[in-house]
Amino acid sequence: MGINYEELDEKWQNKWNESKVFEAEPDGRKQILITAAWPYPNTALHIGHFLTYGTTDTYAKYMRMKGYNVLFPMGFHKTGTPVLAIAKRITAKEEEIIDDLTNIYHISMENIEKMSDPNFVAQYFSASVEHAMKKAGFGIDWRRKFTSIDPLFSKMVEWQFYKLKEKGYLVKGNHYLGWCPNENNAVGQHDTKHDVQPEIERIVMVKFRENDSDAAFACATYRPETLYGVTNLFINENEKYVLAEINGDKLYISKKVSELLSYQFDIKTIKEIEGNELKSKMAINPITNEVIPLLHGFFVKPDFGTGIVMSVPAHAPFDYVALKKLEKEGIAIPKEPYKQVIEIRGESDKNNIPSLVHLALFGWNDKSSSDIVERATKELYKKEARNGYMTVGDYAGMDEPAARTAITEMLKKENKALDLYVLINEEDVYCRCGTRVVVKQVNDQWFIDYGNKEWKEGVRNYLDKIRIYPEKMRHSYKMIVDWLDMKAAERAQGLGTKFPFNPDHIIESLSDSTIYMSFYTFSNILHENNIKPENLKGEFFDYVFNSKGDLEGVSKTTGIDSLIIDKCKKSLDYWYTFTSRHSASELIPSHLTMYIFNHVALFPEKFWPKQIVTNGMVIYEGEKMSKSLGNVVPLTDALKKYGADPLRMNIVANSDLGMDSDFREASVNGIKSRIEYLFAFVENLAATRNMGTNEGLKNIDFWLYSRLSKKIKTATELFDDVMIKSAYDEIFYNSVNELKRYNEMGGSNKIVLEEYITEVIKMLTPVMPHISEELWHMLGNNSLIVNEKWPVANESLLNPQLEVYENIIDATAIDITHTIDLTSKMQDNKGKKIEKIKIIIASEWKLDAYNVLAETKKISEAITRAGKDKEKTAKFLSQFKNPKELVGRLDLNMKEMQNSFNEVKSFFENKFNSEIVIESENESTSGRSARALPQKPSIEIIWK
RNA sequence: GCAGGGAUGGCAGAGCUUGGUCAAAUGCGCAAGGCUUAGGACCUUGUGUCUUAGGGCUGCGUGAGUUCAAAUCUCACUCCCUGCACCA
Repeated sequence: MGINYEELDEKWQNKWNESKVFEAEPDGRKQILITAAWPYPNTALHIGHFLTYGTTDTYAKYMRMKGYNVLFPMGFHKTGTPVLAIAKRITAKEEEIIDDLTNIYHISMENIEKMSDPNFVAQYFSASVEHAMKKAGFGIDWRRKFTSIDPLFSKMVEWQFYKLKEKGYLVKGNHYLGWCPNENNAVGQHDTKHDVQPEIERIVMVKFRENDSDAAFACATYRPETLYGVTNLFINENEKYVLAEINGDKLYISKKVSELLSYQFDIKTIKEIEGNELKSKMAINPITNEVIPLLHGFFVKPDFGTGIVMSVPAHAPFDYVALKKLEKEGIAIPKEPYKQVIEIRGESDKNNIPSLVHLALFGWNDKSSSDIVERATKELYKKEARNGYMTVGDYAGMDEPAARTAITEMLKKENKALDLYVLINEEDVYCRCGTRVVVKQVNDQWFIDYGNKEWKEGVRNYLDKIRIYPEKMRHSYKMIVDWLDMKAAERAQGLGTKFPFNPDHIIESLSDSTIYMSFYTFSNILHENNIKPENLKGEFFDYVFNSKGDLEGVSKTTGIDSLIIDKCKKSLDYWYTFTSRHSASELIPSHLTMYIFNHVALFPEKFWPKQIVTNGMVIYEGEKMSKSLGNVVPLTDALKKYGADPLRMNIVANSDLGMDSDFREASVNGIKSRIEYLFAFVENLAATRNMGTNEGLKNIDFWLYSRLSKKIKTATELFDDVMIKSAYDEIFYNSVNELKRYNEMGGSNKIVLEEYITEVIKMLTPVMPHISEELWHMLGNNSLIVNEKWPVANESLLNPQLEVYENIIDATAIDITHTIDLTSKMQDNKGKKIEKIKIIIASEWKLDAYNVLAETKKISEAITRAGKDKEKTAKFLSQFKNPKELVGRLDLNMKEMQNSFNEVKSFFENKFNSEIVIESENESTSGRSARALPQKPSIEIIWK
């Protein structure tokens, strides 16, 4: 049987649309506002995006059925450079992007050409995303849609920044970033060749005075604590150096560096000097005041740091190797022994310096490549950082990392060192234009100060009150709240809201999206009433968010009708007191934590986040999705190919929160076959529905009821914790299995079946809304199932006792299968057929003794209560060496046990194609009867 | 480097909070049989190892420890993944 999913999807999507079920307005019900991170329209959606949005929608549909008035809105994030970047790359006719758009997303050449206009890019893809979301069956209230560059929304962002400044959370500071000297632009990851992120690190530039002048040699170092062990400086004799004035100091640096550093310091070159000439000079160690020589270091790079390196042969393998090399060339080098200043706990080779010890570790000799030296260096640095402590100087005894910080601070305080920012990427970083990227210092930048102590404290305290799913992520939030610090808030290029205190810049794109969810609660009201941006003055937001001022006054200042303002405020009050925020977990370190911070800063506590749900990412057939692997599947293609519901099931219900969802095409088939089973089942049930039997309920019926109640209970608990996969294992997979088992075991009560399937279909609705609607209507209902109530478990139908018997029957069936298998191989049974199978149920006294044991966990008690059968009871019970292993009460009852087995007798006869005899141990003549255990009947296979 | 998370059977992934019911759920893969015009669809059974009656042995990164008992608790080690700021 084939199901036309595409037709089915469209049919029900139209119905929902017509009846506006997902357009939410405040009413008397309890409410929830569910938002997902808004998509960035620089590309179409692919199945990787589906997990977040699908999970959000599934949860929204669940909450609807639980009786909540659910608002699930959506907007688009257009801020920043990616949209511009697409337009730029299209304008430059970059083949790669044109190929992607054509081959992956099937976009026509005509439309691609239009994409040289960034507005068209954003407009095209937001329409495409919206279309895909509708095809997926998402219950979104599209009336509230807005984008991050809408003028109305910008007014709110402006208000936000005025408030942040008022509170002192907006501060000025210096900022270091990757910079293209050619284009005069900040360079981020997508502005570089090969998309590398320029990595900037702060290191220390230590000044070594020249012994006979007021100039100094600037040495860049990661390890100022080793200053005590410096024996000389290294320069590169083949390079040009300059003497330059930097921050009022006369410093020697390499010529190449002087160019690079001009973006960080004000540099005036005094004179040029050959590296070779520097070798005649002497320098003074700023800590020990020793006078040391300058020598040629083969490894000194003229374009990193300062082009001058301090030499610590005892602790830096490279320095040691360079000195040995010079020595071989007959050049005078500092005398050994080299001073050791750090010791590693647990390593005490007093006879050798650490750099030599570690070089030896990697088999170094004077013909070795620098690769070996590199490895020795890494190993030594790692050990010293972990277990090293200072052995000399004012900081002796201090752990190395602490000493490093302390010495750096001291040097800076005494004007013997300055901070220096360098790019630490292994390979040089180039801008797309081909120019090498440098570090630029930007002065007087605005930052959001997430390091602010009071603010942080407020967030930290509130964090405990937020419901976080999965709960295990709470720890991450805590760490990130503590770690978050100054965040640059303005940016020179890209789309977005103008920065209020520097209109040449825009507000950085993460920072303009921290409170936008609140805007959904009244964006439709603003649109409907044609409110103009100039009317959305700060007073409006002060009033709506913080109840500041009086309605009439605000209406007068803003020129907005007081009824409208009032409506906005009431809508916010209604929706924003219970919110659920959804995104992928990768946004925890950035967006989600900033989202909490900004709410705490700007709103009264009732509007602060109530719960945050994060999911993993989608992987495809076990592999990460990426363009280079060619496994990026556009969402619209997948929806068409598999149908919305099988896809929802296969991605959304394929993983619980906190782990990745592996999309496998093969599992779609399994899902589809179960869906088809349900269709056939419902069809069949509908056809015979009115022929309900009059027979009484059998054990198997009570079993099905018990399973149903338990299923509802478990699924509800799981769903409340957004454990969608686990919930659907129970609702979908297990239900199909139970129906099959019910049928096999001779269950046939139509009324029971109808009740069961109805509740199951309701529970399927959140993840498979289209299929559920169809099945619901096949069952003769006219309402929309998305409007139905989520089932409530009928606890009185829970029957664990009955399930115990059913489990015993199951286990017995398995044992019989095993036993047949084994006995068929026996010599005596070769060529024979099974005549009959005896199932021998243990004697009543065994059941009694076992029950007592299960209840009391005491063998002695069971023996005492056994009365006249003490002796055989003791013997029987002795096999349960550890009564504690028996969990809970079993209350096995002879009659019920026999009834249960009798009910499935004909099923067993069919299954094993043999006569089945059910007897009790007492009446049995079988030699195996004594083996019968209470929870495990004895089995005898009789071959003939 | 800093921070966080993880290591379970051929693979993916439960279980580990509250140690025993765990040879270890579920799904995939694989094997055999069935169904079928056919099937990559579906159904049944099997899938560490030994075993001619439902049993035993080994086993959950490595090493040690706690315990009558450890995948589960403690410690050390090794390896892996993710994020690190202007990038959405």
